[in-house]
Amino acid sequence: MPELHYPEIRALGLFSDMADAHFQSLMRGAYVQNFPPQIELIAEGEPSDFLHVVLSGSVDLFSTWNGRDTSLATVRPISTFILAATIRNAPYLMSARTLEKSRIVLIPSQDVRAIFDVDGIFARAIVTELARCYRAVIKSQKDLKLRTSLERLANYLLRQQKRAGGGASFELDVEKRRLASVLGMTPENLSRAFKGLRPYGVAVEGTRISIGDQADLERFARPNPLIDDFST
Amino acid sequence: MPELHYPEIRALGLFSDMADAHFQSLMRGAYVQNFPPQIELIAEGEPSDFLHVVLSGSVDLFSTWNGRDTSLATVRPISTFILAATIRNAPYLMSARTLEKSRIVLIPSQDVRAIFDVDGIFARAIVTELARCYRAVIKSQKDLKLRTSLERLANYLLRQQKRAGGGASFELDVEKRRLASVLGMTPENLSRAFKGLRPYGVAVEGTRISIGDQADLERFARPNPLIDDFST
DNA sequence: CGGCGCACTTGATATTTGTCAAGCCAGCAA
DNA sequence: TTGCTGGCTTGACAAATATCAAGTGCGCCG
Repeated sequence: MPELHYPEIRALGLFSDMADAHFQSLMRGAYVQNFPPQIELIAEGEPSDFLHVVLSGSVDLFSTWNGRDTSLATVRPISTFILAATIRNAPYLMSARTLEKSRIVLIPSQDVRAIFDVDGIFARAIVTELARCYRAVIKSQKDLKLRTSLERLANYLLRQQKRAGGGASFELDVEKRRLASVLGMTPENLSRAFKGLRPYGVAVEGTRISIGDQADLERFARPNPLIDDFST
Repeated sequence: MPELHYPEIRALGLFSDMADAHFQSLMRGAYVQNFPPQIELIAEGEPSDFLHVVLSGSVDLFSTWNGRDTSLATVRPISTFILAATIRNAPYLMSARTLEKSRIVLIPSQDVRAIFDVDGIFARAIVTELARCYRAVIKSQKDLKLRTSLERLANYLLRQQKRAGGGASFELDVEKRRLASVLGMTPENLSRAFKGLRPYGVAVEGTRISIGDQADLERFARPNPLIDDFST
């Protein structure tokens, strides 16, 4: 892999503190690849041969069963995915596909496990990352089980607004049909849910969302850090 | 804490390989407590002061939002809960209450973090445990998003049957209303779902379930290791 | 410029799920 | 025994959600 990318990978919390020799050794076996949009990177059920790091672009994690499918998460730069499968040397639970042109680092899983076994600092960094991911899924589980689809959408918009800088107007950065899947509903229902939020001051124009009355929307959505704050 | 309990705790994967001095040091600060049924052990949002280990009995992990509540998991001996919150030194995401008379070990979170920082073997054991938990939640997420309530119940019964030894007839070991909550439905709907499985040979008598035609039920449920096998 | 193609929207309808109220039944205490 | 309690079930109804079938609007390409 070109050393050019070392610094940005090294900057990830997962790799930032480990011994340099170990980092170099991981990188030696890794390689970078550019993928066009809509390429399936991994399929659920396959053995976890590589830990993936998204350098640019974005990746959809999804799953399929009995003819249905659902989006579980979106991975954005710079972060890793399928860490848990790599560590447990177990099959992938989710499939992954690029949403746009993406540059992705592939690190052989056996290298990751080997370094994990000898580098306590790396092991601890993995713990921190896994704990973060675990808590994120629990939050998402609570979102799904405790809220109606309208409430999920309202809270999603508030989160996205925050991510986009907090202004009254912002862009959705996912396709609506994917958003519907992430929120656990059909595209048709997402359309209706947007209309359902109109009484709370939400206006939609294509991918642009405007929140007319912040307080009103929040009164309806009741955002909660134990569900919506993905930083803890 | 009475040394009496040391061996059973030590036998947990989480603690089995760590340095003895570190284990002793963890145990010195820990204590065992007996709780009656229906006692709330922790409340979501509280700081994570203790890592909990269930020695006997069982514990319900649940969450509340806006007047609704849902069961997320049941913890059975011998295992730990809220490991992720302890590691991240973050607030609990779930509340916990005893379902029956239970004996529980409380290990101060700061001790766990301190040992975690100096014992690489312990850190690696935590990684393995967290990765397992993480994958379990992902599976549960897929179950919720990809299956109808009838399919969820059918697959739950097949899993429970396996846990109970695999016989055609077995006991439910949770209250039906809790089961309903775990499966993401109302108790009324669970009743109807049981009736809905009658055509596939499922008979219910109180807490006893009989599966008349294994193949028939499996043909309907379509169990999948990437959702239903909690061992990987 | 015209006409696809594709995502999204809309309306009508069916299905699923939740809610409310009542009844059933086993377990238990007086 | 009697009467109560609490969990479970049932039925009638309401609400939420999915499905199916058009329709709309926009970008893209010939």
